[in-house]
Amino acid sequence: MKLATNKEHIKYDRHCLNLSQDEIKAKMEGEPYVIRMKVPDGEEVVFYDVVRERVAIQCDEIDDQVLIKSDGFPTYHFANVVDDHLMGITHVMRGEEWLPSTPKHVLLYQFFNWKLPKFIHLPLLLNPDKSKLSKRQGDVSVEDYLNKGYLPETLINFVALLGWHPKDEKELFSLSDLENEFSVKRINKSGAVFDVEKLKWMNGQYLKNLPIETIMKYAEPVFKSKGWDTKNTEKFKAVIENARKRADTIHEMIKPSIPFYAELEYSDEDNNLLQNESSQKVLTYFSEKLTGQINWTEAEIKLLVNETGEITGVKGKDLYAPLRISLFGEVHGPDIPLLIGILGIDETIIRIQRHI
RNA sequence: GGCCCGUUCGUCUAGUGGUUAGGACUCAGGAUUUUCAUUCCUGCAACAGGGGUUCGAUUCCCCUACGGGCUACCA
Repeated sequence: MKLATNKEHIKYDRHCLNLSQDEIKAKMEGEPYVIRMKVPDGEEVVFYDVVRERVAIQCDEIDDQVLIKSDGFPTYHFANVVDDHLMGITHVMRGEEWLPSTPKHVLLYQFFNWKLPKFIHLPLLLNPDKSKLSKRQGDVSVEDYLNKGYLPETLINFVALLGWHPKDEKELFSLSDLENEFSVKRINKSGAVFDVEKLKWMNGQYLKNLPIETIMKYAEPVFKSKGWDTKNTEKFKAVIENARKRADTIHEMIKPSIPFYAELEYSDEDNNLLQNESSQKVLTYFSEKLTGQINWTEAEIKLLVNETGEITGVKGKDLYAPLRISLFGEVHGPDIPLLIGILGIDETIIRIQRHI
């Protein structure tokens, strides 16, 4: 594998620099050629990066960079500098991997006698093993995370905090917060590992604290793709309100919402529990009482649950489990009054009576 | 190999020539909640190593180690 046994820096040998004008003309007629930048000998290129301050490199370390390729197109190094100058670019913010080639760009600005932009080299985003963030070790693009149910608000906030920190200990920043508080002065130098766990936490925070309408907007296409009908806005809103606090991503909101949009499935264990004597007493009393009144407030339902317990003599888990399983399909879930509020009285009665 | 950049809890980070080295995520324990979730409280956990400079270094300088980036007629 070790092809280059010599440890010297491998550079273009400037073979063609000594050609006569005639020779150059002749070669250009018949042979493919490139145009290179002649880097001065023995000098030092110095520039000031906003993050790293003074950066200096010996010209002897810099190869005579190709500016125009043999296909006639400019290389990035050349096009980049020309473009930026023509567009009046004042600040060049890019990843740290560009730092080593910046002297080439600085030289070009000097050759053209153009005003140097400010360079701001940002620390790299890293994989868990600290290598440069790469496709091979997971998702790297914003789209990947958007598709996984992370919110744009989260992504902006999270990435801003990778390599930058405000003066205080605030962590949740809206875009307009960032406009006010972000400063290149507080960008730090070392690369940052992209920690998905913390991303999840932050997304959960946004899920819980953004206006409900915003969450509904993001969730709607995802819920629709499950074939669920979200037209009943009031119900959809209540479902989202319930799901948002038990999820860290839009996709995680699906699971706690299933019982509100899909047919319930019961395990043998659930059916056994629902059929036992105390469960039957609870379900019967509760549904009969429920049927006898049209409008129920959550407070009234709470009272009815208590009353059911008192009348039937069933309490604790034996009281709540049959109700929750028949209505929700699981022992764990939202408060029963809230659950019934979302389901509606009619659907509640239907679901309970199926098991009596 | 060469050149460049970096190094505070596992991770993201604050910070100072003299601090109990602070916060957040994760994890553990607890409180609230009929359950789950939420929320709250408490706890675990770090200045890479060695030399200097200094009354005193995590902080300033040097070296080493380690990590990363770049080394294309890619960007």
